[in-house]
Amino acid sequence: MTSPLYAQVALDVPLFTALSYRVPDHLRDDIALGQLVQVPFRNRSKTGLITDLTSELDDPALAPKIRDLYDLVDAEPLLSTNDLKFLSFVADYYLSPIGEVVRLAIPSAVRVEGIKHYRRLPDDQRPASATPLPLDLADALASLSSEEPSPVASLREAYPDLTYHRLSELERRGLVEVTYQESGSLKPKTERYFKLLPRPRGTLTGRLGSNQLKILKLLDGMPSLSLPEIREHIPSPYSSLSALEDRGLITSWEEEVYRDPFENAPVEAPPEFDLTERQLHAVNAVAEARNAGRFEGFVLHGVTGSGKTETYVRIIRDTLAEGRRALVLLPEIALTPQFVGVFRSHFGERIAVLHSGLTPAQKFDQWRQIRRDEVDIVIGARSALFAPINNLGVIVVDEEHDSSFKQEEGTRYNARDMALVRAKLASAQVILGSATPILESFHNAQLGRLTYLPMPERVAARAMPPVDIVDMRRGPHNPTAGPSNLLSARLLSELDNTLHDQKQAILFLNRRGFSPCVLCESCGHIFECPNCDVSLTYHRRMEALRCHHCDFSLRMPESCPQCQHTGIERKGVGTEQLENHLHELYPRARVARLDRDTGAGPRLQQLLSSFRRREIDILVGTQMVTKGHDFPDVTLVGVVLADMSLNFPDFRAAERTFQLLTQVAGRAGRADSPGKVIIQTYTPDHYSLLTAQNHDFSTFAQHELAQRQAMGYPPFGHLIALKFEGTHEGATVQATRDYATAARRLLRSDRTFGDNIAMLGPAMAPIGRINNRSRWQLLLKASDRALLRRFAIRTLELAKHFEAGQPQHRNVRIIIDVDPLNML
DNA sequence: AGCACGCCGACT
DNA sequence: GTCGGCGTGCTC
Repeated sequence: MTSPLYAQVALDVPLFTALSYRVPDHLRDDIALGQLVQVPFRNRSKTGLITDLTSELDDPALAPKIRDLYDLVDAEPLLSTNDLKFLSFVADYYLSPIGEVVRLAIPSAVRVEGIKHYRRLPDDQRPASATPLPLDLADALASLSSEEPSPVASLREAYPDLTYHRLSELERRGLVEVTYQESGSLKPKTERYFKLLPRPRGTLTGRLGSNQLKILKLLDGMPSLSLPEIREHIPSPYSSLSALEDRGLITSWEEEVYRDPFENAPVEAPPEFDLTERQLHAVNAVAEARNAGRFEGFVLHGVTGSGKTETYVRIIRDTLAEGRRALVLLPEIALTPQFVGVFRSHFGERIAVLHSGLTPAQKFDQWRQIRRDEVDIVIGARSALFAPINNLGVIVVDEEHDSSFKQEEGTRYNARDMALVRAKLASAQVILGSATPILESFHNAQLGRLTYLPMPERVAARAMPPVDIVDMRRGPHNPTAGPSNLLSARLLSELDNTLHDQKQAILFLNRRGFSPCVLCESCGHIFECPNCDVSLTYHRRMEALRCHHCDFSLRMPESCPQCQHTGIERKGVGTEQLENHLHELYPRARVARLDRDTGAGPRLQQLLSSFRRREIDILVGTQMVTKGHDFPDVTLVGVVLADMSLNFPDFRAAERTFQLLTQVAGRAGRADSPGKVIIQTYTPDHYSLLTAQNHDFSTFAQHELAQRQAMGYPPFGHLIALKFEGTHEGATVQATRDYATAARRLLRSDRTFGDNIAMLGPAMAPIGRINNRSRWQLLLKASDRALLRRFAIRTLELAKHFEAGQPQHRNVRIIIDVDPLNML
């Protein structure tokens, strides 16, 4: 009699703990940490991840509840122990249920949900029972087929009085056989392959049909061909194929094929390049850490055009040469076929790609290739951080400042931060690349926690573009300035020159739509979203008013709903209006717009490549234009209104503005033509503008860091935002207040907390209501991360207590946002 | 998250 | 009298 073995299984349910299951004897030898298993859960089966194996239960009282786990999903573990540690770290760090984190590591296509089925065992297979079965259960049992398993739910329909728990009595007594029938999960795709069998030459051929001969010819000299490949030549080869197989001339088999997201993307020859001094220095610094087998984080601070991608390529090549694998994380928008193409040209087939544009089947197949070690490089958006990569040697986080690395729902992780954690556990290196490193990176580099690798020059000695700041406070500069004094004389004359020289221009305006605000000129009524506390934006193309925070949209009204007056005024300018205005100013120029309304996916790619092919002269757009790739013929970049991001109610406003301006300015003059940047602003003296003008990151960083230090904001202090959301304003406010009261009491009673933690709020969120949910928040701030975390946990426990007895807190959700990025 | 159990209003 | 509303609590 061996001692029992228990598995801790993390399931895709919002539970903070993993659940215990008994490991059946026949699985004992095969089971391992990090393995995917199928387990019974309520009246279904679920896929979970083994986080621990123990011979004892931590709570013996649970023993009667414990069920046997059902089966292994795969012989091989999904995750290494390091990666398991990584997942629990993420769950701990973000105060998030382990199941929710595990879900990030197991794509939905791999999770299998099974519905429980019963089949009545024939009399001779049933154990003799001591006690007679209750009548209703006996009835239910009799209704079951002994041939076909039936879903338990159908039993419950037929016998409504039998609860699930009572029905399981049939299992306990061994009267039924239990199976779980999977529903609608993705399956690997297989294809039939054919090849020639060796045979004596010249025999039998005379009696073959013409299709059969064609097939033999096709297969001749080929290792094998798939059915679709044969069908390209012979539309209907089925009977011929089976005839050939019957005669023993060919053979066939089923083989798994991957649904390839690169389909039709040509692989070009790798561009040859020699590394600059700076690039080589970076490559060598990383090599040193790799050779020593130690974790190290690097800040690759390279101005736009300094050749960061080539540096990544070289570092990854060296890493692969050591037999280790690479992960490249990119902002979602940067995952273009072009970027992936660069990697494909250098590294060939052994690359997997993970991003939101893939179909579930493609994701599933990419994921399978990764976990079977069939690829060496994974390129993906933030969720690729959790890809099951074995023997990970390096993680590249490109454009590390990009806010899309932060997930804003569920487990609110930041892939940039967690890349450092995963790499540390794997003794791998991390490259944080950006032209505008975040201040956390820069500060940590100064402290020596990260290694700073500056690349301040563009390759081929190209100059950084000169930046002009135009003070818009001085009124209209010329009569064609357009609506709201939109374009200055300076910017217009540069546009003229650019068009005259047959070069391209990018105009950046961080606001989409035609007009962000619409009001009645008679009574002043402002059109607001009925579901959110924001004004509606007028979109001319759709002749509609739309909310940018929910999906509300309204046909543009003829008259004011309040006073019936027909004069409706549109205030402010968005990209749509700017595009319009440019069409009027330059009727012969080709003007296009790039923002979220332009569309995503293929349409976006189309627009970008048509701009690259110079089929567009002026590209108007929001943030999205700051992230594209090289556009060699762009010589002018205009920032139409630099103040927009500056006026955000957020301590990171200056940093964001600096990043935005630097990034968009970097679009100018990337090839041989020199570029020029014009920034229009109403705050021309702001340090984030002046430093961006001089491409002077370090002055900006020093200035900004001093301010952060004075306020105790990151990177000097750490934040946890507690966001309260509820359908009733009153209940939401009350919940926030009561929480704050409890937290204050704890701060007063425990000096360790009180002396080191600051609480800001309660305050209404900058957008007080979205989708009819009121939003309030509290901000916890401390320089000691661990202390802050402990405090948050303690107060959340308090919150649970007061919530239990307080009906006024109903329907209020508390969202914990560790290291919040977005305060809206 | 689901999903079952439980305790109060409009119907055969 | 019951069907069903969703409020509450549990999942090994």
